Amino acid sequence: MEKYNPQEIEKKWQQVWNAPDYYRTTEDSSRPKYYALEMFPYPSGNLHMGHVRNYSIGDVVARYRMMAGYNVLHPMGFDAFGMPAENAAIAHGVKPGDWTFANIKNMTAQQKAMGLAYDWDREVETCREDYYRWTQWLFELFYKRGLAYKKAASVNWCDTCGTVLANEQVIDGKCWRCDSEVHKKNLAQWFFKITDYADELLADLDKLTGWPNRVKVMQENWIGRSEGLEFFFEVPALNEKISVYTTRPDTSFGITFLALAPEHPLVEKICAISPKSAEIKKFCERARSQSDIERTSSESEKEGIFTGVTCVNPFNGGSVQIWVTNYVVFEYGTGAVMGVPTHDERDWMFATKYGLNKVWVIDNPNAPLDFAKMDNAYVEKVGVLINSGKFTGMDFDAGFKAIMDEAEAQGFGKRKVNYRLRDWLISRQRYWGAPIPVIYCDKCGEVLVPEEDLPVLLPDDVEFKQGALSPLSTSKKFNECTCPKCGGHAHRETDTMDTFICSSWYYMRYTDPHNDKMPFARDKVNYWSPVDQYIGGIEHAILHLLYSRFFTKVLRDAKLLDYDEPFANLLTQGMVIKDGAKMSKSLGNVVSPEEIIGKYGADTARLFILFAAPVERDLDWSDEGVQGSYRFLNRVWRILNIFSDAIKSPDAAQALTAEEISLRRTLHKTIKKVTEDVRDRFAFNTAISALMELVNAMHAFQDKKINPALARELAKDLLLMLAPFVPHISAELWSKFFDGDVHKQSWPTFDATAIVEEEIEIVLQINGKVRDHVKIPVGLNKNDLEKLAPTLPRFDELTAGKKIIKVIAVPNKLINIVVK
RNA sequence: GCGGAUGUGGCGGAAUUGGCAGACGCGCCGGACUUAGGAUCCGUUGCCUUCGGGCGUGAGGGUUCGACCCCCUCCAUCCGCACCA
Repeated sequence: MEKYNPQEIEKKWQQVWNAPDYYRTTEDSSRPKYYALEMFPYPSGNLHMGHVRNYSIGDVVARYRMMAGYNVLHPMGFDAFGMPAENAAIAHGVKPGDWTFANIKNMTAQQKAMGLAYDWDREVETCREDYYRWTQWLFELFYKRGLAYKKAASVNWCDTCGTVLANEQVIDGKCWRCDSEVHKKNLAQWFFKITDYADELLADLDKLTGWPNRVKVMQENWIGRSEGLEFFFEVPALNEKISVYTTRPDTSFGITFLALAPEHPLVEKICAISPKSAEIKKFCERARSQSDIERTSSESEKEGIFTGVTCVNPFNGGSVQIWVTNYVVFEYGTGAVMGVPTHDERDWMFATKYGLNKVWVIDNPNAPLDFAKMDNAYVEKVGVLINSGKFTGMDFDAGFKAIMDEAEAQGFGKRKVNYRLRDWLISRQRYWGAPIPVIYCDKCGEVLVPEEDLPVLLPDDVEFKQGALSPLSTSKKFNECTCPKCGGHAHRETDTMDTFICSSWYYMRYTDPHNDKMPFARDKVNYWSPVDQYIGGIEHAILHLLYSRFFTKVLRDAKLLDYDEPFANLLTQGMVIKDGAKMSKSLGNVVSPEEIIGKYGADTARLFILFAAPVERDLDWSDEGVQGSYRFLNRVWRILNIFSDAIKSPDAAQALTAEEISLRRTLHKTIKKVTEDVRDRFAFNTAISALMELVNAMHAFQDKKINPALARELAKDLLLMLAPFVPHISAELWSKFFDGDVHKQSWPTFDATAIVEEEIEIVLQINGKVRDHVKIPVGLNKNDLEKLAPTLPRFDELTAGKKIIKVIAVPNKLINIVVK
């Protein structure tokens, strides 16, 4: 018997699969479609185990669906713009494009060495002209729809990366990529108006029944919708109005101060008339110099300064002090907040620190509050309004509504919905991205580059120095241009787009990757979409997955496609960890996929990674475990070789022995389980364990003669079930015994009659404790079982001297006798 | 603080609808084959035991004939958001 030699057979089959048409997919209305997609990688240079896990999962899904009769789209590509390429240019003087394409070449070779079933003809690389041309085209579409705008704003700036960042890319006040502190800068930047879609992005989360709840909750929190009242206070000294937003209008009679963000425009006006202006300015400067972390952490000290100016509470005419504070966020709501110390935790702390008034306006009738002894705010939305003029006596709900009605009737306020979500800052002061296709004309101002002039190509005469300006601004030939409108002197926008824009529509491009008239044809994107199964890491729960949902809705409104959500089902795989920590170079616990594949083969690597943990959980890397998977493949190889003669010999139409019937039952039970595990649950770990049990059962026949028909059936179905998991060994063994290509066969179906057992072992319990196992005919009903109970061998012994209270029978499971 | 998850042998994990806890794999131990074994095959392996059985799924309570599973109260770990008014 020849040895299992993965290196040899994997190379052989990969060559077969590499044929141009092997995995080519086209639209086909005769079969149901299935779009299986793994998040495309950044071409960092090498695959890591996270990639291997991602693609192994996706490949099982895709290959299973192919065998199950679906027309499967399973593409791969590269998220190829981004900083590392540019950093390589700065550090080593290589061109970002050269660096990127060399990495893509290397990683593609590694992906092919995994034996993945991709239609490589559809490969997408976001840094190629034929792709970013359409990224720019889409930017212009957004612009024309009023969803792209340039605005001066206080934005997040990372010194290390030399660029601005979107809110979603700031994690704990730090850059998502390089972990260095982010600070605020005032810059004119391009934004996408994602807030226009906030309501729909939130509401449609309900449609995403195939998404993990965790991800939906994260997006819900990120969007952060709240309902309340926006109303204004008169500021007599300035003859001005100042608006606040509140979610607790019911507490409006308890307002004792008003807090402004240091950035609020009213602060400057106050300084113009206030004798304390020097002090106020100093305070604002100090607050603004604090980092985002210091300013926005709930543990930070709340500080403020009284401006000396007051305003009027429109509900009761009361005079309210205006303070400037460090804890009010300028970008949210109106940048000004009403202060109700008695019914808000923060306001309580602030008022206590500065000795401000506290007026109780809500009491809890079920457990009346002892106001004199209260040492914190009462924030429950339960109770009755007090000290609230004509609203006194109303309960929370009634008061909440009545006070908003009053504000609207009197014309000083309006019901308002607010979101935590901010517009998406998309410009980057970097080179290796899609240039923003805008021209600034001295006469005409901001002008889009005409569609026929796209793409705006990246120039190569640039200097890769970091600073507040994009490297594009160092290119003469890029910068200077003529206005497409008036032909006069103009210059180009030198910022590029956030790479998350490129990745917000790549899955649409896969459906029509060679289209040179449009980003994609409507009928093609509609045929394949939505993605039936999207697979990737949880780290994109907000960023990529929210942006992509936004893009889909905009393109739907622009009539480019006809569905609401891009990803019907989402699978968030766990991380690959080793020795209790994520694999990382600094910890030295990295296991290289290349090494594992070189040593054991891709099939072993795939098998281990699918077997070692459920897909959603973190996976503990174990070198011994890998050997176990290798051992299993050897066992498969061996047993089929042992069965070889039987498989190849003609059927003798012999009846099966009892043992063979039982083995055949195991086979069909396994088909049932593996099918359900793979199709319904992504429970690859248990599917594989069932296959191991089947192979173990086959090994019991290694020294016996086996019925040829059964041997053939076992070999066939086992290889068919193994094919999605370990494609190479399955193809090799199939070719030894059977005609055709295992990967072009149909998924096996189980024979229901083969599964039926005549006898079944049930449990005899006394008071819920297992006392005996008995074999009985299958299919006895409750009544039969209850009658059977007293006749069981150990019944008398187990119930001796006890009183039988009742007998509980569960067909095919157990009999429980309750005694006293 | 708010929100979401997770907690089962020495380890990774299984138990899909409230019905035999620990499938499968790793490791350990024993046996076979062998000049040899770090190959392979077969077997044992939750803990305690007076061998009848007792205990056991983070802790404590509850519902039930019966709970890893449902309910309540905690604890621990991980993740997300975090002064959003």
